[in-house]
Amino acid sequence: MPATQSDTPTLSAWETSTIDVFVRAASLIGLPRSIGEIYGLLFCTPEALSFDELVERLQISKGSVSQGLKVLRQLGAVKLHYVPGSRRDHYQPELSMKRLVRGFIKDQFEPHLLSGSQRLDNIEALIQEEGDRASRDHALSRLGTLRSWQKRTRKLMPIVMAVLGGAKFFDKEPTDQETII
Amino acid sequence: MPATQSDTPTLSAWETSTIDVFVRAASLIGLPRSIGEIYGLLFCTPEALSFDELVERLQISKGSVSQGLKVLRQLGAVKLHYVPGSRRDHYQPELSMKRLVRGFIKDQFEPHLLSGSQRLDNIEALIQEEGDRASRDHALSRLGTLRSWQKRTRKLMPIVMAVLGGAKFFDKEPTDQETII
DNA sequence: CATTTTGTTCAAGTTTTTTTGAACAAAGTT
DNA sequence: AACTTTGTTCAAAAAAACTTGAACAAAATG
Repeated sequence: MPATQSDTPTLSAWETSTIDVFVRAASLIGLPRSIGEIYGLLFCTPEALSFDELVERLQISKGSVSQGLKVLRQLGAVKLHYVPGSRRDHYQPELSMKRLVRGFIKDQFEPHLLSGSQRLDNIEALIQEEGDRASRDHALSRLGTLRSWQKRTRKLMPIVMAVLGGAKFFDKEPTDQETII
Repeated sequence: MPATQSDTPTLSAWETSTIDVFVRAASLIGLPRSIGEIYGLLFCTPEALSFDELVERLQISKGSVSQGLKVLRQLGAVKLHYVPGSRRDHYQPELSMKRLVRGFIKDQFEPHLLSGSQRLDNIEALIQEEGDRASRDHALSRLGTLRSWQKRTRKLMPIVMAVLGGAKFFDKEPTDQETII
């Protein structure tokens, strides 16, 4: 069989524009263009799409699609959809804003907050090395500011989730020295 | 006068660590390292700092400091502080989390939301070019999803600001109610 | 078990972003 | 007016992030 030479992958006009919206959104939250494209095309398409269909329709490399889907899976932004009679994985977009936001927060935000806590404890120790009293006092005051910001950020998360649909986030007391990772 | 040859700009240990926290935070919200460094040093220092002091203590170029301060001013993250007897501009950090967040949202977030609205209207028009009924219906349904996401995002902003402003929504138990706001 | 299908990995190439520093402008001094 | 101080601009260099594609692995098929 001669391979079909030039199958225009033709995304329709509205699909192109919609994908563009997701490319921008991705960039806004620090994700690469290819991830916006992949999620965008899944978002536009009624049926679940396979790996190959993403490569072909978006005209991007297998490597990009593979890595992009990996991140999207990790974020919970795409779901595997079993298609009978096909060995390929098929993907569908997560359409719940709440779940999308939760995935993003848990994956990209929470880790920074947690590691942040340890860093601040560390800084507190370093401040003790400061020579004079006035310096230490000022430094401790700023550290207090930092801790209050962190606390308020933590407080915000559950409220955000609640507004988006009603879920809880940081139920526990997070400030422990021996907190695991 | 012979110029002092090698004045170690020596940031103290706690300053270095604190600046590191801001460099990470900057990167998290998509701002370059140098901006994190500048804000971080201002945050650490009791007195207002001049342009030159930032260049010298951080050991980064004048260009970076100039551009960094420009962005920070635009975000409302630093304030000019008049120092009598000096021609130089002196800078102090904005320490109110609420104002910092508001500056960021207004400058980096809202514009995208607004241009987003126009884009969605545009997409609606493009959808009319779709050939068959079923395609149009599906596309319109997805457009509806997009609009609902946008609406909820808008709704969220004032709530975030209210929480950061000190308004106490739920002081004790976090988020269990169905009656938010 | 050899082959094909499906998808991942990663080094190298490409693109984008950030930083630098020299030239320039604006305003203050002498 | 000439000179100094202060800070901005922008083209080029450097660094970082992203994408590609070929080699590879894993599993299904014949």
